[in-house]
Amino acid sequence: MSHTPGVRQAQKQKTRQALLDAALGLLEEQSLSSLGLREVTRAVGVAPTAFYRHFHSTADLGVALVEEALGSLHPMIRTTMAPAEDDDERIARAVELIAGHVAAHPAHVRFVARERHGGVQPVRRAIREQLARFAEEVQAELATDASAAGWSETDLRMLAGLYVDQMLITASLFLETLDAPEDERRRAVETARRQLRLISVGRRHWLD
Amino acid sequence: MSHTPGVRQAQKQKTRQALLDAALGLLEEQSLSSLGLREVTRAVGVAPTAFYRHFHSTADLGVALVEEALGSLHPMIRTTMAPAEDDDERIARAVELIAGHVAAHPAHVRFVARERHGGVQPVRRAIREQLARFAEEVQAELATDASAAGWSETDLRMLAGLYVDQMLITASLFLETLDAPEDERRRAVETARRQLRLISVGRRHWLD
DNA sequence: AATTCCAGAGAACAGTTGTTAACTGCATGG
DNA sequence: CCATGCAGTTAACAACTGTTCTCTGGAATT
Repeated sequence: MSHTPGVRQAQKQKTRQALLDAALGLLEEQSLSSLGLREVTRAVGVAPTAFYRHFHSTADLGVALVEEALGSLHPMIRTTMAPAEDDDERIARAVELIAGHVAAHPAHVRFVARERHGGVQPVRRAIREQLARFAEEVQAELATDASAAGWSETDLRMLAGLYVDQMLITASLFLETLDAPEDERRRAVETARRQLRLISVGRRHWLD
Repeated sequence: MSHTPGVRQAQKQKTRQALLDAALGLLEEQSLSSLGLREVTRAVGVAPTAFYRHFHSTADLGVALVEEALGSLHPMIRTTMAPAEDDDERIARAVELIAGHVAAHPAHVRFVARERHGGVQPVRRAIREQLARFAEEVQAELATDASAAGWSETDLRMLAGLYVDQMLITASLFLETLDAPEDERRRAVETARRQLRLISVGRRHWLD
C-alpha cells in the first residue's frame, strides 16, 4: 500500500518538478550532454547537492523528461487515428492536433527532437522505446481500419513507422516556424497536410 | 590569385583536418554543444591555443564539419534520382546507395542526424541550408521526370521535401542497425524499400 | 642575405564543473 | 512525546574549462 503522501513527499515532488522545469528551460538553447547539474540547481535556487536526492545524473533527469514529454501522449493516438467522414478531414484534424500540441508544449517537443539522436545513450533509448510504443499503437489502430484488409503484418508495421516519423517531422517543422510570419506557418501546415495526403493515396492503392 | 600553396599552407591544412577528424571522433558519444576546444586539441596533440588559428569556436568547427559531411554529397543526388528500367529497381538502388554511404561514413551521418536539431544554432542553420539545397536539387530532378506532368510547383516541392526527410530517416535507421545482427539489418533495408515504394505508389495516383 | 610573417607553444588567469563529507531542521512513525 | 528518517545546506576538493599575453622557430617575401 502506498504510504500516506504527507507534506514531506509533496515538498520533494515539488522540488523534483522544479528541477525538471528548470532543466527543460535550459535545454532550449543547448543539448542534454552539456547540461550541468549545478546549472540546474542554480536555476531552481537550491544547493547543488540537493540534485542527488532526485536524480543520479543529468542523464537520469533526461530519461525522466522523456517520460514527461511522451508518456502522457499515448491516449492522443486513438483520437488522432480515429476515422472521420472525409479522409482529408482526418488529415486536417491530425495536423491541427499536432500544431496545437507544439504550440502548447514547445519545450517538450524540442527536447524530444533534439535528444532523439542526441549524445546521451540512455535518453536515446528511452525515446526509441516510447516511439516504438507509439508505432505499435498506431499499427493496432490501423488494423481496425476497413482499408487495411489484406495488408500483411509487416506492411502495417511499415506504415505505422512511417506515420510516427512523419508526425515527428511535422512537429519539428511546426516548432521551427513557431515565431515565423503567418504566411510561412500556413505554408508549413499546407505542406504537412499534402505529405500526409500523399501517404494516404499510396495507402489506398498499395494492394494493386 | 591564390598564393603558391607552399609547405606552410599545407601544414596548416593538415592540422586543421586533424582537428576536424578528432572532433568528429569525439562527437560519436556526445553533442557538439558539450565539445570542449581543449578536448579537441588534446586529442590531436597540439596546444589549446593553436585551435584559434583555425576556428573561432567549436560552433565554427561544427559548421565546417557540416560542409565536410554534406557538401560533397550533392553530385550523388542525380545518380540517386536517375530513372531506371523498373521503378522498384530505382528504389532498391537508392536504398543500397544510402546503406553504402552510412557504412562508409558513419561518423558524418551521425553528426548530421544529431546536430540537425542540436543545441548549436549556427550548425543547425548550416544543416538546414544544405538540406534545402538537396530539396531543390531533388525537385529539379523530379521536374524532368515524365510522371511529373501536371504537377504544381508546390506539390513538387512537397514531394522533394518528403524524399529528403525520408533519406535522413533511412540513413539514421541504418546507422542504428550498423552493429546489429544480420537479420535485423535486412529488415531495416526491407522497411526502407517499402516506405519508398508506398510514396512511389502515392506519387503515381496523386492526380486522381 | 636580411626581414617579415605566422602556426603553434607555454604559462597563467578566473571561473566552472561533479562529488565527497559532515551538518541541520523538520515531518514522520512508534 | 520522543527517536528516527531524510530533504536540503554548507564547505571544501581536484580537475577542468575558454581566453589572454608573450614568445619562438622556420617558411615566405623582399
